[in-house]
Formats: sequence, C-alpha cells, structure tokens
Amino acid sequence: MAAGCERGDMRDPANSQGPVPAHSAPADADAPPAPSRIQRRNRARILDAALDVFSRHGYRGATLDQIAESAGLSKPNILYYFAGKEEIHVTLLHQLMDRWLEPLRRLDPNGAPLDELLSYVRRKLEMSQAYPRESRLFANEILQGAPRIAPLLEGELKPLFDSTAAVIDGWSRAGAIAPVDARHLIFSIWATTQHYADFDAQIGVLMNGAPVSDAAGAHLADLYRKALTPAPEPAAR
Amino acid sequence: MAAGCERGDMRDPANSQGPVPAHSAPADADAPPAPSRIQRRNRARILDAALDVFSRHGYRGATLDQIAESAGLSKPNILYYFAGKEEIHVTLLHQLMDRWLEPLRRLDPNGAPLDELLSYVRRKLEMSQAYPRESRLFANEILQGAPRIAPLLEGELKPLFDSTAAVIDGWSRAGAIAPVDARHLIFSIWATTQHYADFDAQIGVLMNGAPVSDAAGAHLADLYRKALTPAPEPAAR
DNA sequence: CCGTCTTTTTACCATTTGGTCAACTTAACG
DNA sequence: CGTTAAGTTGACCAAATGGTAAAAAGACGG
Repeated sequence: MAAGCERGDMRDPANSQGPVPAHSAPADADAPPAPSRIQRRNRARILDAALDVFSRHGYRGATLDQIAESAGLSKPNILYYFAGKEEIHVTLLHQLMDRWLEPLRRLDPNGAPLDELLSYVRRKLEMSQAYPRESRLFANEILQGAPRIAPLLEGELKPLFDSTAAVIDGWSRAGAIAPVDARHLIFSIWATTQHYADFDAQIGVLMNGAPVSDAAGAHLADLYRKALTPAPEPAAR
Repeated sequence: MAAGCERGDMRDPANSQGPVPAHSAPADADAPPAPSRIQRRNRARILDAALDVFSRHGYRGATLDQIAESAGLSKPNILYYFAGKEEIHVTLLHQLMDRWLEPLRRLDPNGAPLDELLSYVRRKLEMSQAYPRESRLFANEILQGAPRIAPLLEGELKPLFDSTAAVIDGWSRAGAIAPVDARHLIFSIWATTQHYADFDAQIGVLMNGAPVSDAAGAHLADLYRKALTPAPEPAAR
C-alpha cells in the first residue's frame, strides 16, 4: 500500500491538456499549480504513445515499456507523470469520449431532419477516419466489457443517446423522415462508420490496400438516404 | 532449439474436433492415430474455455492460467494437449473462420437477388447472436492488425468476398436490385450485424439491458430492403 | 494381476511486467 | 552564481506468466 504520493502528481484523470486557466492571478485555492511547459509536452507525448499502444493491443496487452519506448521516455519517468498504467488508460478514455460525442452533440433538433442525419453520418465517418486509434481504443474497451468506461457510458453517452433518439423518433412520427427505430438507426450508423477504422486490417486485405474513403462516404450517404427518405403519398398504385 | 517434442502431440492446427476418419482400417500412413475419447473431451473443454478468455481479453490479455481454471484442468495438462498458447488461439481462429463463412457461402447466385441478400443479413445476424464469443474473438484479432489470421483472410475470405461481390455487382447492373457498391454493402452488413455481438456491453447500457434481438432484425431487414429495392420505372411525374 | 501407454500433477524456471527508490541531472529564479 | 524544486534515471522488486521436467496416477489389453 502507501503509494509514494510525492510525484509530479497532477491527479484528476479528466483534464488532460485542455486549456488550463493561464492567468495565475486569482489563485484557485486547491487547483493544481498549472502544469509547466515540460509537463504539458511530456504528458502529451505519453498520451499519444499510449494511444498507439492501447489501441493496438488493448489494455492488458499493452505494456508500460512499450509506451515508454514509443514516447521516448524511460518507464520511471512515465510513472512520474501518471500514477500508473490504469490512470493513463482512463485519461485517454476521457479525452476520447469528449471527441466521440461531438458529432452527436452537433445534431440540431431544429434542422432539416434528413440533412441533419446525413450530416451526422458524414461527420461520424470523417471522425473515424481522422482518429482511427481512438476508434480502436473505444472498440477494445467495449469488447472487453467496458470495465473502465462504463461510468462514462452511463453518465455521458446515455443521456445524449436518449435525447437524440427522442428527437429522431419525433421526426419519424411527424413523417419528416421514414418510420425508423431511432435507437437501432443510431447503432447502425455507429457500426457502419466505425467499421472502417476498427476493421481496417480486414478491409486492407479485401480491398488490396486501395484507398476506401470516398466510396465509403458515398455508399453510406446512399444507404441512409434511402433508409430515411419518407415514402411519397401512399396514394396511387 | 530443442522443443520437448514428446507430447500427446496431435499437431495440425486446422483440424480441431472435426469428424476424424473413424475406420481404423486403411491405416492412413502418417495420420495421427485417431484421438481418444478423453482427448476429444479435453480438447473441446480447452477450446471452449479459451474462446471465453480470448474473446474477452484478446490474445495478449488472456493467460493460460485463466484458460486452465475455466477449463477445469491444470496448466501443464493444457500444454499436454496444445503445444502452446498460440496454437490454441490459431486453432480457434480456424474453427471460427469456417463457421463465419458459412452464411456467405449459402448466398445463392441463382436465387432471387433481394431475397438472397435479406436472407444473408438475417443469417449473419443470427450467427452473431448465437456465437457472440466467436464474433468478439474475430473482432479482437482484426483490431490488433490480424497478426495471426491474415493468411486465412487472404486465402479463404478474400476469394469468397470477391466472387460474392461480383454476383451482387451483376444483380445491380441487371437492375434486379438498386445500384450499389457491392463491396461496401458487404462491409455494412458485416458491421451492422456483428455490432450487436461486439458492442454488446455498450448496447446493454444504452438499452437498459432490455433484449434487443427482434427489433434489431426488423430494423436491419427494413434498412437493407430500402437500400436494395430497385427504384420503379423513372417514368411519370 | 501385469506391463505398458496415456494422462495428470507437483515442483520448478526464465522472462516479463507494473511499480518503487534513492540518487543524479537539469531548469528556474532571485 | 547558488539554491531549490522539477525532472530523469539506473538498479531493484514482487508478482504474474508461458513453459518444462519428471514423477505419479489412471486406463487398458492380455
């Protein structure tokens, strides 16, 4: 037990390198004393290296030595910045969740329903392609039963999921889009977009490594436009 | 260098417990001498336990001790039946690939295009729900860059993928289904169906653990029927 | 009941891994 | 420049892990 407790020690897994109050004036009482330039640089290096390693090998398969080498720091030095392996992982998951929810947050309940949903699909796909490591990190965590991210799913993702589903249900009932199961629609969007990041190795084999991005976007736009465009008047036959 | 080499030693990672030639008559020269009842039982136990553990923790995260305990055997006993951790994993991947390709093989080029594709979706979803551990095992392996399954992807999956895509392209060009990018359609089907197994932990949180199977099937049938039903005559209007 | 072959277990081992510690080096700043 | 705090490192540990050796315990035909 005991835990050394005399480290660089900027606990708080949530913050990462987000904008820290630069003004040192008002002295935020108990707030950690503003990370130095070196702290910011090294924490960023570590998190970047850890993202590489965790996203490729999962939590248990990743080692501190790998992270250290990839970050260009010694292992004890890494443990000077983070209390342990788990804290690094949790920090990454917090960062991730923020970025991950952004496309969903930007879905505007007052926008044009079909446009909003198709834009959401596009943003989600772009995000998967721009941040494949984050996507794989998330997939790894969920595959393993979400042991460390479950609270975030419950506390952050679920409320947003529920409210978005409610919006889509509203659109659906109003006839602005075709009748759909909003929740399963969202699952489908997540599945199809993240697939390009998570199953990248498989796609590489099957497509002979040819780039895939444009065709994927076109295909998904087509798929969801057809699924969501409301049927015209059920009149004639 | 060395390698004990005096074990129960039924190498050949491909076979697993498939039907072994029961007739001991013709003496297949170099074939292993037909596994005993105990061998079959214990190998099956080990593979089942290993499937549990590997599918939850990935290759590197799984330990022989976990597998041993879950199988109800001692660790050395497990190594009596398999040459090492990797051989167990590879054996599972071979089994998996067989089962995994079955729904795709059953897609009939001479059937009714729309029915064939919708049946394929249904079978794939049923398979994901009946064998979630296999789905997760596969996802884990691909997420990690397919280090051990790449040859199987190239040798078994890819030919089937290519020929199926060609069939679908044919249907599409003939106007029997709507115009689609066959390869990305297949990716979408894989993504949406396997999502229910692989992201089960997330879905559990978001759906409050309520059963999901029927709604998922209905939603996917609807999604792909809309995507694939050919547009009627572009005549009137 | 015996001898033989298969199966199982009881110790081990070498390596890896997450983590600690005390000493050393480098900024920061008056 | 010198002092103090921040940052870094080599040397260690204890536990876990994949794997081995050899003896013990069954299974089984004769």
